[in-house]
Amino acid sequence: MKNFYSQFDFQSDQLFEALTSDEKKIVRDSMEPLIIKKGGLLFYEEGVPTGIFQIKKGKAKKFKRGFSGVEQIFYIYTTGDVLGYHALFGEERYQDSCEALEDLEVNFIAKDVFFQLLLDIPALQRTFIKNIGHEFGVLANIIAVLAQKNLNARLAINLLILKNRFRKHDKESGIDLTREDLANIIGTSPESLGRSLKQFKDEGVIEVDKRVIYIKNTEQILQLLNIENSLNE
Amino acid sequence: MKNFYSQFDFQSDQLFEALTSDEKKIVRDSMEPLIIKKGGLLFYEEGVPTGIFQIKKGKAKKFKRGFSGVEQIFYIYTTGDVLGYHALFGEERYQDSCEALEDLEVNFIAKDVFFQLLLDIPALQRTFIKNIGHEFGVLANIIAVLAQKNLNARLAINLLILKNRFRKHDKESGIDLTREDLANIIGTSPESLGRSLKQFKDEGVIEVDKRVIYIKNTEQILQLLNIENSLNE
DNA sequence: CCATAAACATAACATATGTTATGTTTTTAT
DNA sequence: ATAAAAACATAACATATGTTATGTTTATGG
Repeated sequence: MKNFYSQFDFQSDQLFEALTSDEKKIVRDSMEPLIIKKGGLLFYEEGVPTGIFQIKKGKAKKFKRGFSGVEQIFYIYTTGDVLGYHALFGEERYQDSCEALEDLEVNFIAKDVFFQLLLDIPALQRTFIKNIGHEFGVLANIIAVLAQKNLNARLAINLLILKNRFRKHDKESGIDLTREDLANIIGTSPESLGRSLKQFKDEGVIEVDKRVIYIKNTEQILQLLNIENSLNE
Repeated sequence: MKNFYSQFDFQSDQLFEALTSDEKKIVRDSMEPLIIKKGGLLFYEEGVPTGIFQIKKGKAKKFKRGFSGVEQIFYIYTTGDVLGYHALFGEERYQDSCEALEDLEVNFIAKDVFFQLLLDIPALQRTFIKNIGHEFGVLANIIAVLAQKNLNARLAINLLILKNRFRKHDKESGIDLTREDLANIIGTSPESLGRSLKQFKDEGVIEVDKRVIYIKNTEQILQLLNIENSLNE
């Protein structure tokens, strides 16, 4: 059984990690810092790809509008994550949009510079393509959760995933998302989400301060999900 | 607005279509025919990749088991479709399983032969990687449908998609899947699926013979979905 | 800091979906 | 061709989720 979290994490913060320190320097020198305001777009569906991004600080949501136009969030990126490379490899337009959830510091690598990087560091292309394959599996797992789990279970799973993802950066991290965004991740309305959150609060599984959600009792969530002990990280 | 069907179709039957007739011959000569019995696996999750397949005749389901072990079908392949290449590009294990839904005639291209093909026909690698990008978008669309649509809408959407996909091959084609498989695609129980099918039957939207579902009134389904006229193919 | 807008919490009610149960039809293997 | 197994149809009931509505809290821009 694979690690629980890795089934739901793109792990795109590892893309440059296997490089030698010389190669890492080449990558760093290819980057230009950018600031993107809360609500700003890193890229958008149907737009022409310009390059790739690495988040230095902040969070961003990746989403797509279904054919009826409603926003479906399928990933939250955070510090260290690299994004925007699918469209470059495919030489096509972006398939989805990415929006800053707070003021964002990012490093940008322009398209041409990125392709030069792939030539300079041969291992890199395979690393990226391999990760796209991994991300494919992550989406399949997300599909399974949405299709098979009820609301409380979807919420529980996503709280675990998000806590784990945010934890690396902010120490005593809670989950700080609008109720609407969280509802658009787990596939429900903000009102139904609120009801589930209240149940979790009443059971002592979570605490909420302002809108920030803190998981108090991971064990209890696992029981809710009937996950034995596959959470070892 | 993109074509409705292309949002949900991998279009992996087009991968060799752009080639010259000489190149197509090279591809054909690389293939070896195989018969796979109903219920047999083309490949399975965690298995080591051996090559790629093109379906000559028959249908196959691609699925993944969520962490609680339940089968989630996220694609039905049919005649002409090429599959099994993700894992080869990523040099990793298969992320999902693929099972024959009926006795299957396939053409197999062994791993080494496939890599030689990529060298002999330089355009091919980009075509495949581009398609992986497209498939990524398809999964995102499937996620949006599962997260946002109620059962009747999910059923309606998937009936349209499946009818369109099967139509190309068998002329007066219906949708011939077990109720369990269909339920595992749209994310419900066979019983609830049965109730929705009965509603559709009572409204005259579909007809059912044995287990085969025939769509009688596409217009009516579109109204159900509030899709204007984005179905132009 | 204040006024306004946005986001949030909660409840009551309506509806959709899950679940359990039973009998029938179809497929499969011998 | 037949018996056994699998798949299917359907209904009744339980539960989960969607929806509408109202008041409160929090964030935002001047």
